[in-house]
Amino acid sequence: MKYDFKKMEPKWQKKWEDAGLFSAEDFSSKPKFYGLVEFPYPSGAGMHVGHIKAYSSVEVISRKRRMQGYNVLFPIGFDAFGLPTENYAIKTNTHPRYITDVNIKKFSDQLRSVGFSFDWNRVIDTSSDDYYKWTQWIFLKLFEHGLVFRDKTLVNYCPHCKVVLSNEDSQGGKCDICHSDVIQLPKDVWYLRITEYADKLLSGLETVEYPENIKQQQINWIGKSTGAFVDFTIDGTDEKLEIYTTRCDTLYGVTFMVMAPEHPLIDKYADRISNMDAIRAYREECAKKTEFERTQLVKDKTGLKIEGLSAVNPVNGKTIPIFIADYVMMGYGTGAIMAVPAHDQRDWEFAHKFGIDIIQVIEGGDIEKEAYTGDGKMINSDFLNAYSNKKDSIEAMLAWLQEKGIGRAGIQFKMKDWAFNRQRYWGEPIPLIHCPKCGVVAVPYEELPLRLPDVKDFEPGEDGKSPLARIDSFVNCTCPKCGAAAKRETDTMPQWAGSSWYFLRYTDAHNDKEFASMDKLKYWMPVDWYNGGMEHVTRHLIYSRFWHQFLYDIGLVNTPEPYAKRTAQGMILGSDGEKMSKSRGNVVDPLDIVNLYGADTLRVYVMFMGDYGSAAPWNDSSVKGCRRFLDRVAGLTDLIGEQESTPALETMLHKTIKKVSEDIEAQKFNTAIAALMTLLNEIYKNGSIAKGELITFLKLLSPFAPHLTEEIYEQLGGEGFLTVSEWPAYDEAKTVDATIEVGVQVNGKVRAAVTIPVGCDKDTALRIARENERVASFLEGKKLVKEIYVPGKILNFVVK
RNA sequence: GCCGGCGUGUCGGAAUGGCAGACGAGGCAGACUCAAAAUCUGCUGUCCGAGAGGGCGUGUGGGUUCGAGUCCCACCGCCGGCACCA
Repeated sequence: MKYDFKKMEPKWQKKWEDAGLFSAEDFSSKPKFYGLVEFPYPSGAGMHVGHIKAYSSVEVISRKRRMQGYNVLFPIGFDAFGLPTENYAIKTNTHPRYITDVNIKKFSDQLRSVGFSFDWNRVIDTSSDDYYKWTQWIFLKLFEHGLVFRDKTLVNYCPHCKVVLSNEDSQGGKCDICHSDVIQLPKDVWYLRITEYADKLLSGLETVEYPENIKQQQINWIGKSTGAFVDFTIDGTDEKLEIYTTRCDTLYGVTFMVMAPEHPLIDKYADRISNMDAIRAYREECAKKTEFERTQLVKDKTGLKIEGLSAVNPVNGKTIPIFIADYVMMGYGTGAIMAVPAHDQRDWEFAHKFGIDIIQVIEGGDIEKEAYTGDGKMINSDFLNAYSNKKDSIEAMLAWLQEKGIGRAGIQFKMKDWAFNRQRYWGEPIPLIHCPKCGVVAVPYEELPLRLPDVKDFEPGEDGKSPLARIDSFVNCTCPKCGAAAKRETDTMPQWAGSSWYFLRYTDAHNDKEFASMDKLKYWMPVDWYNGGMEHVTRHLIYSRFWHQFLYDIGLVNTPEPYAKRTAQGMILGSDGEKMSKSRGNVVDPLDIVNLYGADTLRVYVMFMGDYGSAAPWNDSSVKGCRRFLDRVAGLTDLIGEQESTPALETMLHKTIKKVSEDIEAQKFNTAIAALMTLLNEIYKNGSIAKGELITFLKLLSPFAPHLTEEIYEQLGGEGFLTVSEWPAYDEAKTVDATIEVGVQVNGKVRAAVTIPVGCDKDTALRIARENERVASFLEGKKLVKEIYVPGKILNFVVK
């Protein structure tokens, strides 16, 4: 058969869609399978080969599941709000709505041309008002339950994008969107209290099937630590100076304290402090440093003693000095620490620089040279001297502190609350109202959606306010509570809002009464298999788990976790082994491949190019190799013979069914395709194949190369669609050959291979092996010590 | 510094503790062709050997085992994440 992919690919895409093969059926009695991929951000650049790889895994699994008789939900949508579109709109002076619509159309056409089996009836666009109505609705639920709060603190701010960023959006001190340095600014910010869910986000990980590295990254990001809060006092006052420590066992080794420069107690006792001017100067110096300078460059500790203020150690009543230093962060713990220079390297360095006493309380190491952070017997520590390891000492000290009422067990998280407002136009308006009498008031649910007003000018304001602040008709409103003149919040939600619940909407995409009905959620949730990128592990994947857990707690969804199983694809690199980028000129456009070799070739190649989870460079020659494979598949129609094929081929077919079936489940797509290639080579060697066996082969290949296989199936006069035909079953008995070749080792070295009947006993196998000339020559004149026979694997003679 | 992952031909990569290098690419040789492309056939880890054959080979060094790419210990290198987190 001639392989005319340009004709057959659009033909089948249309036929499948017309026949509704990929439309998921709510409440079907078949078992359900919900496969999910991260919906694309519809950028003007169009689809990237990375999208193809990211979607292909769940695509293949979804197609296999349909053939296995499942009712499959494999949806797609568009994560359409966001800064890049807005920046492009500003640059080109076009409306982001228009650009978004154009890009969504473009993306949809491109996705269709690859033949992905998405259910196009459930497409969602996070920037359409019938979608973001529910994003706002969920936000109001969060507000109603006290998980939204406003605070003036130091926040991450991108001067280039003119926008406040969350911690997740500024990892490594760089803006997630433009990669410029993020600075710290004091600002009023709306936060979502994600830290409230820190423990649930951790414990939930134990119930889901995520790869270990994803779990570890989330655990790291959440950063739980267990320790104790201890009250020191400010000398000469009743003021408590609370600290957080993981090492309360070292309390007798405390020789000074350090507060973060911004600590509020400094201002409270400013009149007692004799060097307040110097402290103010130090604060300003710290504020000027970028996050990078503060954490990376400055290994040399800076700081300043607070003159006129000292602290009292509650365990021994000793008076100790207090310093301020920027190695202590206001945003973690209490913003103040007890310093134990003998057993903490940072404190040790600080003590050395400022000439502070060092008291060793754990035996071991050489504290002249560096802090000793190992375990050992307690010394110089009063009652604690009875203990000789960290765990016991901590326990004993904690009990003592609790009894005296000066300390208590506590936990801390590195994760910060989610800074949730953006000073930009292209996002969901935050449905809150500032009333001069009532304070912050929610927009009533029945007034949703709070529509994004149409404007001409999307430039962010120089005053740090969003463009919405310039629209009086939007800003001015009446308070829903008291009717007084009030003003709307003018910031919008971050990019991540819409994607935090989109997987719920797919279950009931057109519902205008609820974000999704409980019946449909109960039928479809949880997502059975979710594939996406590693870059979202500490962003979208955390955020969406948080929203979902919240919705579960208030009884609006039926599962505690949204995703039963998560996987991640490896990046496709340029052919030079570097990350694809326009500036390097190594970008591959998937549509070029579709036009040149066909969608099936593209699909087979991205799945065959290497281990699915690892990064691999693009290779044009290998793409051609995949095309060659499909050409040879098309050629199989010339090999159809009437007779039954050989037993050897039949065995191989059953082995291949087994291997392809298992490998797809294990995401080993490359070896699944390799097995199909091997079988194909064998069929060509054999010279003919029975029609029924060819159809089995086509079914196995169908999830990878659906167009070509469907076309051949039609030509063979197959009934219905191959795409939804039954997945082949294998007969375990037929996966084993009648005879098998096993290696024969002498002293662990392979010396020969012999053919033995399958399932033969040890004696027979050994006899056949000994009869082999080469084996015999190695055994000759040696004393046999041991004979090992592992059926189907190996024979080993141990001789002396 | 902490956490996770990975080191196998020229390249992408295969190998439930059992014949290392499947499959694909690349390379070399041949067939077809006026020629090229496409296609087809054979060879292709490395060293010694004319050959038969043999030695050595999965980052390094040890160990367990009849047998180790795979398990254990120590080390080296690379990638990713977190990071003055108290």
